[in-house]
Amino acid sequence: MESSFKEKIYKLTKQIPKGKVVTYAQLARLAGSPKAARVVGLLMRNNPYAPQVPCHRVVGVDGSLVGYSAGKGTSSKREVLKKEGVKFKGPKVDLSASLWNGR
DNA sequence: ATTTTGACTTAAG
DNA sequence: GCTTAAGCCAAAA
Repeated sequence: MESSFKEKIYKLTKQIPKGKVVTYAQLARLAGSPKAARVVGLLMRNNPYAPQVPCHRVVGVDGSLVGYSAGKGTSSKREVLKKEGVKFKGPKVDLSASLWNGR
């Protein structure tokens, strides 16, 4: 099993419980490099672990639907998260209620 | 080993 | 809310 930065990201992303979201910066921090939020996005776009890695549960630092290339992009992402049980605060995710703390 | 790039973030217009 | 600019980081070529 490889032990690179991305491996940690995938592992953490897989652990995101349903109805919760996490920010790119948060994942980067949990992986050991708080400034590598961009890399997290890159790995999500690659998404080598396919449906196993719920990349749609990864949002911007503000709960904004950043990224997502599938469907209608951020628009479809918002619908998916809402179905998962994530609370929404207008156009953004309600981080105060649905932000995954990494545990 | 060097360069390019990008699903980030923050600041400013 | 969107775009531009700069900073930071790791992967891919």
